[in-house]
Amino acid sequence: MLDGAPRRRIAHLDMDAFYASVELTKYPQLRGQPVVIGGRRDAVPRQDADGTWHYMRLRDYVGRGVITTATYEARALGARSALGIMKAAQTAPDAILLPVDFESYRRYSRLFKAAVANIAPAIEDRGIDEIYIDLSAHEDSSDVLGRRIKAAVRNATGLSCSIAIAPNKLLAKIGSDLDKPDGLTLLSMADVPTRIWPLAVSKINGIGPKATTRLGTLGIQTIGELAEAAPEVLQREFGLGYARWLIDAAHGRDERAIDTDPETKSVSRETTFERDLHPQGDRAELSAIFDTLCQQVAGDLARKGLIGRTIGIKLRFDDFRTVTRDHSLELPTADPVLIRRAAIQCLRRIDLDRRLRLLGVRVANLQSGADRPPIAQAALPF
DNA sequence: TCTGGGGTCCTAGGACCC
DNA sequence: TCTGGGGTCCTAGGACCC
Repeated sequence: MLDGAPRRRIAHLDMDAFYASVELTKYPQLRGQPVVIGGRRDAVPRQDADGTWHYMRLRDYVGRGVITTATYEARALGARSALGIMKAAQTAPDAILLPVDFESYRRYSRLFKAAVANIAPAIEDRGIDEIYIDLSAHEDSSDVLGRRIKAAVRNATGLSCSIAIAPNKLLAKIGSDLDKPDGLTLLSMADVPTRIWPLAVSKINGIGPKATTRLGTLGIQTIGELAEAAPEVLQREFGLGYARWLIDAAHGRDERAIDTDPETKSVSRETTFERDLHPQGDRAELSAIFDTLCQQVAGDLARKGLIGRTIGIKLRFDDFRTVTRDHSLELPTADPVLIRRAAIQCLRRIDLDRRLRLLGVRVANLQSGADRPPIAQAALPF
């Protein structure tokens, strides 16, 4: 190809305040109000005989739980994702609290993805509320395609989304956040200095809180400052590989392809207890939770047609220290009894000297259940 | 009464094999 | 007996993302 690689057009589509927006389709009377999604499952609104709705307010909530999503009205009051609900109640006591309803979100997720796939089938799933779309093979202008996709999503779900179309995933991801909600942003490499460089480094997908702090100590706050940083300084701080990636990202360079069919690497279940549990004093309760987690993971594997060889557990102590142990079996399994047996072996290798707040069970090293040789054959001694 | 649940990827050391 | 690398697998922890 004399012209080199064909120019790519990658879209990133992000549903606007997804969980909250789905909840508002269930409770349209709450439109325009500060609404927060999260917490335990028991905050379900109830309706009086005379038709009046009653909702839980943030100030009424007691116990553990964080905000998963909030409407833009609630965000304006300081209710942001991952914030503890009782903490958020200090600045937004009257905001309405709704419990998460994943079944509904999954249904809407399937609807919007199917609507996009009708127009552009090369989709990479990035979770329940966002996707990348490869538009390189399409003829229409990015503006026309973007509008068409947004209209299709609205038609199928009644919900709005924000889209950016750019030469690669990195820029598309940054771009979809530039004009939220209901945005359509078009970016080219020529836009990088004007539209990307003024942004904080944390806007780059892959630069989290730790890296942001470390860059800050080097005097680097914006993506533009990162682009101008001395490579030796970055390499000394972060190592060669990460430094190279940082520099490429700051210049908007990213060659990653759309992955339309990523394989599952691990399946896990975990739960944070309502109160911290004592390894001995609450033994029966812990044991029951442990069994349930093993059964849930086994059920998830069976549903996905997967079996796995490496069984792992995760514990979090009351001081938030987290430890993991894992153990690889001879043969992959999805059997809850075998998973539990291996998980118990892992558990025995941990000093249980504090109260626990979380327990988790994980299966990795996965393969398709159909690939497994018949038991009798696998058990042969030669 | 801080801090959910489901994931992916990377690093690093040790075992083990050639 | 000392001294090698290279490759792969296993395990533990941590950063990061939605």
